[in-house]
Amino acid sequence: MAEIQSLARGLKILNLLEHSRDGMGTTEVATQLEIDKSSASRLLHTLAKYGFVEQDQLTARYLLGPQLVTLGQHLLNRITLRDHARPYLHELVDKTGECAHLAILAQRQALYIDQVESTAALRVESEIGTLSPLYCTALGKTLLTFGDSRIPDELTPFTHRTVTDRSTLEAQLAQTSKRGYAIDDEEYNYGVRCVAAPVYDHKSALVGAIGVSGPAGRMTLERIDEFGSVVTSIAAALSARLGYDFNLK
Amino acid sequence: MAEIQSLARGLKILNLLEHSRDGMGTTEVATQLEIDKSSASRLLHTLAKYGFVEQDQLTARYLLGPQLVTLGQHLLNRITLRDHARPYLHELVDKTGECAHLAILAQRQALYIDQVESTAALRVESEIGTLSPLYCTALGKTLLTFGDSRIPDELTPFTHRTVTDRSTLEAQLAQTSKRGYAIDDEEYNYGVRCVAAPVYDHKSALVGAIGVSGPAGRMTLERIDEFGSVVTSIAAALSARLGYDFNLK
DNA sequence: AATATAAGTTGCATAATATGCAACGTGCGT
DNA sequence: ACGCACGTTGCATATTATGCAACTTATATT
Repeated sequence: MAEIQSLARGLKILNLLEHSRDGMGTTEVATQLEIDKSSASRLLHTLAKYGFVEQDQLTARYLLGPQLVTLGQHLLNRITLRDHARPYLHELVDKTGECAHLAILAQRQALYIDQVESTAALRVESEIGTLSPLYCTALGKTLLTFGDSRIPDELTPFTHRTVTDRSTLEAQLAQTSKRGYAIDDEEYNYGVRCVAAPVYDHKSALVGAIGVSGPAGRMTLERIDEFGSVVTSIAAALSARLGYDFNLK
Repeated sequence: MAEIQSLARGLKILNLLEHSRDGMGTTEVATQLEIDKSSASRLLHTLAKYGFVEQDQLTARYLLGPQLVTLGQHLLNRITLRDHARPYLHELVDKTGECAHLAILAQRQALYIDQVESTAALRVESEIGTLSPLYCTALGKTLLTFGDSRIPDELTPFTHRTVTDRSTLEAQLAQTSKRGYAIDDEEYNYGVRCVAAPVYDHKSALVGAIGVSGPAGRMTLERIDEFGSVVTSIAAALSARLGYDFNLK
């Protein structure tokens, strides 16, 4: 179906603003989207009118607006999986000493919806709200193996360890399926290894994945396997905890 | 400036979906916005294409999408005030035993950007991301008195205690200004009283407000005044803490 | 201070685009 | 099996968004 141009342009502006450090001006937006200044101006005004974009009082540059916080938070509150998973994430941190994450499938990507940080000095920064690829992260591979199962067409490399060969990846997923947990061996970020396992509801339908990640220095290959069983058992416990009236949405 | 219709319609759909419990169908959206089914269908498809809306696999109804979490969270992370304020919110909870909140001005409303819950049994639920009116909440009155200062045209009552008379409100704000903290005496929610005080940056410009709220049963009028000085002093401590290179955005 | 330069907004004619209508397809409930 | 409601698609129309150009405002340069 053909997309509605002006709406699409408005949404593209929001995505643009996400990646700008201190907001953008009308002309800048117009250049990036390859549209006229006047169009950009009018789109921005409409976005501002509804609170999706806000103009900095001083610089007059446009920033993301409060309405996005409102809607985003609202959506997060709906996802009750988060509440259920919280104590299990803490348990993961306690047992491994590394950061624990919770992700769900969204847009054929892994959406990080919660995180519990380790107290260790070296740790990953806040990832909540981030979308990550399915084929090169532990949480993603978990969702791919036990959920979506459709391998993306493009396997873009992020590090030299990223698996870009389809059959190699398929073999990895088969192994993941057999073993019950997925591994990311510096395939997405240099120096970061991750382990993740699937979370199911009462109907054995996949609802998400939990896992831990940490610096390769601490996450040695022996410890990874050890962590694998920890993550798997905690994921199983969480799955069991998810009552029969649990609903993801 | 005239708003761009199709973009505005798309944004209105997002706002609609926020208030629906289990998503909405194409026809329902069309009815609410008083547009044709076909238009609604096409708008929804465009929103879905960019991840702002998601279709439930089972019911085929549209829900808010992950992109909103991404953008909303991204924006929250930018607001460094939150990080600075956290410990002070905890201190507030410790000293009062009630829930503590942090809000900033956005769209001429109070945007709740953080919260620390009390351990008491009775407590308000998560408000983060919520927009509240300025004229009938303690945080709002604080922002109104020390920040925006423009009283809204419409003073809609929420309870029988809501101040709907302009001059009465002006008198309250004058009192707030003199005393240094604002009070909400069941003016927004029945049975809930709040106290709040302003937070400034190094240039003495208002950046936000912090406060506590609790059930009227515990928040007696004597305690309110006692809490007033607690909140004011903690707000002052936070203001002092905000380094000179602090920036809200 | 005066001018030059860039950014942003508005008017307007054009054409592209979104719109509503109607018809079609699909799934659900009776 | 039938009817009904919901969702999607084709199409003609005209509304709506668009780009251009002119104008205004703010900023930097000499």
